[in-house]
Amino acid sequence: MKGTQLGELEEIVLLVVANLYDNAYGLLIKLEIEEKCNRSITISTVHNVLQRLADKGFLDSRYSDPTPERGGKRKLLFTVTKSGQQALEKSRDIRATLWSGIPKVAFDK
Amino acid sequence: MKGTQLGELEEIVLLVVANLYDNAYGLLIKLEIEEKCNRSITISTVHNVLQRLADKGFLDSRYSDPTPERGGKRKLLFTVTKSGQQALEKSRDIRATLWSGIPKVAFDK
DNA sequence: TATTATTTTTTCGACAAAAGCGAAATTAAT
DNA sequence: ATTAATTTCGCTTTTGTCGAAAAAATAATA
Repeated sequence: MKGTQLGELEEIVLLVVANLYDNAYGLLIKLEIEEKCNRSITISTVHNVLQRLADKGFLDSRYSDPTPERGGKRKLLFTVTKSGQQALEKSRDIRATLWSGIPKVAFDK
Repeated sequence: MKGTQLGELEEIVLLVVANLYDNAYGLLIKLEIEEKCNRSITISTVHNVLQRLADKGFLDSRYSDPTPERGGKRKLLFTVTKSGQQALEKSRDIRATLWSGIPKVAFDK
């Protein structure tokens, strides 16, 4: 990919961040992916992708205020940028076009 | 990916093969991708992906009979396997679920 | 009718980018 | 200090990408 294209996992993470809206951070994103996609993934993989998406300008991030819970670093919260939203819509549209062009005979059952 | 997951480009190629139905071979697939996805790609990239999809069991292939045209090797024609069809449907369904879970506030305009 | 060109298509070899993981580092509350 | 929740680092495997070489089929020609 030439650095601007959305990878398969990148797209899923972006979509999940949008789902989580104002509470999208590492662990929650990981759990959401495992539940909705029925697939296991480690927290470091999630962070790795999050970082890449931010570098590409598809995500913004900010630190949350410290929570009243036991311990831990402040959460890094992510939100989808306008550009991220557009990238998402673009791949959705391309796939819709491709699906609609498949002749009935191609897929049996 | 653990060898069973569909990469971003792999998914597109698979979808295009389904579109082309009984005439899916290298060059045509390349042209179709460039047209439908508005993105340039080389023929060797296409062949590489085709090969990998066949290895994963998502595509079957067979040689066409020689055509009455100028020259050239026989075309290697591809078709989507049942397993390929299922992989395609699975990613489509997951994305549909994710899209439907995005709160309106998340995406402005 | 052999032999050589030309054309269309696939295969090879190499490298960059994305996916993925385990472990280390940070930081905030007990 | 200790403990718990998170993120950051370094590294390996899988995907994505390309240019160039190899094949194989027809056309030209001697």
